[in-house]
Amino acid sequence: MAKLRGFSYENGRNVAESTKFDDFDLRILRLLRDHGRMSLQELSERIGLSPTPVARRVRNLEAMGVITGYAALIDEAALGYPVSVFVSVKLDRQVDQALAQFEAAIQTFPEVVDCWLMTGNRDYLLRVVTDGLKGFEDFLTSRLTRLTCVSSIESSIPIRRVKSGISRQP
Amino acid sequence: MAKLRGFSYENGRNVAESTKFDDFDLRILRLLRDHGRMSLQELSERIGLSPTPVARRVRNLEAMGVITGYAALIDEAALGYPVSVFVSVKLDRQVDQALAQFEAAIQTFPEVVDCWLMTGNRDYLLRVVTDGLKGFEDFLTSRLTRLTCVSSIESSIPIRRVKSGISRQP
DNA sequence: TGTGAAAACCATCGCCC
DNA sequence: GGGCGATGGTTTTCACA
Repeated sequence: MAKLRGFSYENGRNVAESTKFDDFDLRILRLLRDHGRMSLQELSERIGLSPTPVARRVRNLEAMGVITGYAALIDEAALGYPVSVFVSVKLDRQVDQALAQFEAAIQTFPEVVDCWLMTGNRDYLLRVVTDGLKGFEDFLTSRLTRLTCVSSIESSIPIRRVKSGISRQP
Repeated sequence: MAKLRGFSYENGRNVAESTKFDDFDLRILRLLRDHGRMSLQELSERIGLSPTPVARRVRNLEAMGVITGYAALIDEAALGYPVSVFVSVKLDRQVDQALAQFEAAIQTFPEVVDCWLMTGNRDYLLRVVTDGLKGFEDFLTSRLTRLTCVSSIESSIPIRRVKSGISRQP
């Protein structure tokens, strides 16, 4: 059984959840995942534990990096950004500096909400959020295509979000 | 200037943010977006307003549906789910019931964290989170391919998440 | 690890500007 | 709309089992 970064693997599966987290932890995570502002007292009532151990467990989960933060969920459409576009970006075949340059630029673009480096040849998948197709066009012309490392761009427009999760349910 | 659902449009842009939300609202949203558990008192200190109007504004933003909820951000890898896969699913050319059936099934699959209906022919984009490639294979064989409405599947494996946003910054 | 109580902190309300 | 103060609920931090 190989050990890696404190997690144990078995049959290619990460079994951290069975060794590291008990039922109370999982129930805390499930509740906080859906109700991030739930008080420790309400948590303790729902899982049948007194507030003190609940507070300890939450602090531990935060310290272990399982809970990385808390966020208010914001309706982008209600805010004035109703259009999401998925953009596939392929970079020029250059040195790895192109990746660093591209990624640094992405971090500064408020329109880019999510970005993944994909397997394949310097392929990125982006979710770009704007106030309309005109705004998206502006993003393409004034932001993305100005990056010299960008070789090709392909856009896919979604109709509707069917399921919107923050993370997999614990 | 056309009116639609309480928002005003100008030059194809939604200008709700300039008419509906002032600077205080935006600063509240920015803070809560990054620190979902921040107390109203701390919010009020940071934006230079007393706690009462801050509480009112937050309640209004919630009632208007701009803030749709709060969530703890959970590190999927630390929890035991280190593998994300993007899956493109094409449905059989059938009646619209196929879409409803597919979407209902998706909601029940814990592995599917995110799902979008794309423009094109019954195309869905999914992000599937599992404990490894074996777990992903299990998801394909025991979940996705068992849905009779699924016509074709294409998987893309990301290497790394470059930017992970919950929503566009207000 | 879990419990209970005390002190510090916070949210909320009525009222006034 | 914003600000002030009082009230009741929440969190934290103890000592202790």
